[in-house]
Amino acid sequence: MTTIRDVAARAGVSVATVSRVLNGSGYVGKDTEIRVKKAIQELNYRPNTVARSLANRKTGTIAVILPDIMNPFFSELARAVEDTARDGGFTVIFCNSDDLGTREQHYIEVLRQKYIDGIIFASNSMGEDDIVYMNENRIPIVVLDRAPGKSGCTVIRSQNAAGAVMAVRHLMETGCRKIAHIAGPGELITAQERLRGYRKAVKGFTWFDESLIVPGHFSIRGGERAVSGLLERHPDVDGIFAGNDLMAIGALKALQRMGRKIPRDISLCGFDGVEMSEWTEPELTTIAQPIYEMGRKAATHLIARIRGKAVKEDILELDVRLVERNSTRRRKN
Amino acid sequence: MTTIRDVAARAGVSVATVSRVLNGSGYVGKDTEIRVKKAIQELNYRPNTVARSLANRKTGTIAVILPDIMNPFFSELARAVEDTARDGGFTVIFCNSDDLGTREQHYIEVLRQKYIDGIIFASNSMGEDDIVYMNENRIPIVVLDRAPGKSGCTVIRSQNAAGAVMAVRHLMETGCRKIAHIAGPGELITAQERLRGYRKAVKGFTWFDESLIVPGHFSIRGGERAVSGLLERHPDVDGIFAGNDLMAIGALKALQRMGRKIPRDISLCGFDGVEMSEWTEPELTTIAQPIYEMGRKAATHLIARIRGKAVKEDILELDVRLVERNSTRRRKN
DNA sequence: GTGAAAGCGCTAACAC
DNA sequence: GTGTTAGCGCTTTCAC
Repeated sequence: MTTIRDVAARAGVSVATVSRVLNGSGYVGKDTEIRVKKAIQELNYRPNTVARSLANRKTGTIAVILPDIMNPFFSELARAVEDTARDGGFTVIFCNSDDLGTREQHYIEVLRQKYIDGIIFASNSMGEDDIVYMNENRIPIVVLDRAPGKSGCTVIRSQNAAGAVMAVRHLMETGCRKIAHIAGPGELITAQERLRGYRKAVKGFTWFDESLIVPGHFSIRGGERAVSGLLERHPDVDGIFAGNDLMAIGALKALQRMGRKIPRDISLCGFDGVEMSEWTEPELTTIAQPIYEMGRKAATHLIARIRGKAVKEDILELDVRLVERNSTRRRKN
Repeated sequence: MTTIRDVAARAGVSVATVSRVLNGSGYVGKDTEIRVKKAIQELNYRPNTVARSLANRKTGTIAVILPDIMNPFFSELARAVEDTARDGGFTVIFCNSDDLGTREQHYIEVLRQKYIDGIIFASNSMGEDDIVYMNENRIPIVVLDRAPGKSGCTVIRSQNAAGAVMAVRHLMETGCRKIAHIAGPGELITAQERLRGYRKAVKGFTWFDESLIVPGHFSIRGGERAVSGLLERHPDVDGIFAGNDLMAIGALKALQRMGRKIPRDISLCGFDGVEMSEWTEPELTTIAQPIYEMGRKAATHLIARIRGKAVKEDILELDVRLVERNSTRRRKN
């Protein structure tokens, strides 16, 4: 293991000088710089990041806490975060919380001890007090999908309610007369907002009934389960807006097994726009969030904060868009 | 930020003693231990992991280098690794290589500088020399899906060739008379082995022809593309063995769009057993690898090596199994 | 049993 | 411009 001292010796200078050329800080004579670089080259010297971190309290590492990397939404998000982090010279640690509070606490503690430079919270049960804790410890954070909070941190969200309205409107415009909603878990703000959008869009229609809202789990199984009960109560449902794509895919499967043709008998619209929504047959109409973009923005903002750039502690609300595919009927022109 | 010195002061002992109780190393009087613990408690002291790492050259961090976290095979693998690492008190960094050699080199260098404790290589273009390099730097590694190598490191693999044979046999047993293979990229050992298995299984059958082997890309698109050319050349194909599940799903989509009924007209068998293979309609028959298990084993072995346990530098070859679902016809009993 | 002190490898005042 | 040196916070000999 060659150290900065070895390089200094070989170049006939002090460690301070080597450190200077390494970091491009302070003044270094042109010729000495060359000597040092040569020595570095010859010794194939690589600075020890840990020592560096200890000295200047920066680890060049950020973390992303998410419910489950196997969920395609989060793997796309993670991918975006890593790509962006890499470009910025950062490395990323990932943590699967399964939305377990205890696990999140565990990670927060471990990451703090590791002098992590910043954290992206995409895990939903992350509480207000956690944010306060991070602030106290001066660890920059970016939070996804949270209510416009008071606490000082960037929040990245998308237009869940507006998207839900778009979904329902689209279903109506393509001929649906009775539209159900498979809702995500009530604790999650995204689920709440999408439900709110659904309610807003169906308000006033005589066919609407509370029992058209069925609870799901933001998972394939959740969508599958929701469907059977729904069709028993409302055999005449001809449109379903699922709270996310996984549930929509589950619903699609279940409906197909029950012999319903999609979209002939029932139209189906998801939410999220995960890549997988193109892989079903028929491909899924969905309200797409700019997932990769969200991850990129989250990482960019976090890094800006880490670098001490004055970032207004703001809410970034990204647009969603309707992606018309074949699980809903074509608009009549 | 409270340090070990603060704790020492408060407990009226030296930092060495505090360190001892922290690590449970050396002798510490029962009563002093209690005093120290009390001080730790009261100050809510948490040791600084970076300083610790510098002192003892262990970071408690491992890395996993994989092609793309968005690929469901790798996200399941990553999940397994993280779960296992967490249990062992480790934290995990993930790196998307896109199978780019330059990117892999970059990561290897960065990770080395970070004093990472060990690396799991699931990125396929990782070369023999990289392994040698890691050995030289005494960084324990575990490699996935590589040929039984000479170099000293654990290799985790599954029975690709045998699995391919199972796939083809299954297709034949369920009535297929002409079976094609959509192969993965030739550089990848897994693709090579599965192709070898296919060849072995179809050898001697008069219907076999080299043009029944079509190249794909281990991606959905790869499967989609492969199908059209194949059916032009061989309209009478009635069975397809795809080199992985993604390609099988792509093939399924393409076939369904072309109006072919699966499995009535054509049977389809994939490889990998990613969770997603249950999400299609019909659900995919596939040769399942124990993906989670592979990740778990990889992490377990790596950690054992890190801890200096004498691990025989061995090859772990895991079993695959046929998962019969509805993209192939039922066996006639 | 416990403490003093020398590192681990690097950065950043401060002095020259 | 360059060198000296005191940390960063912890571990670990080696004395006592």
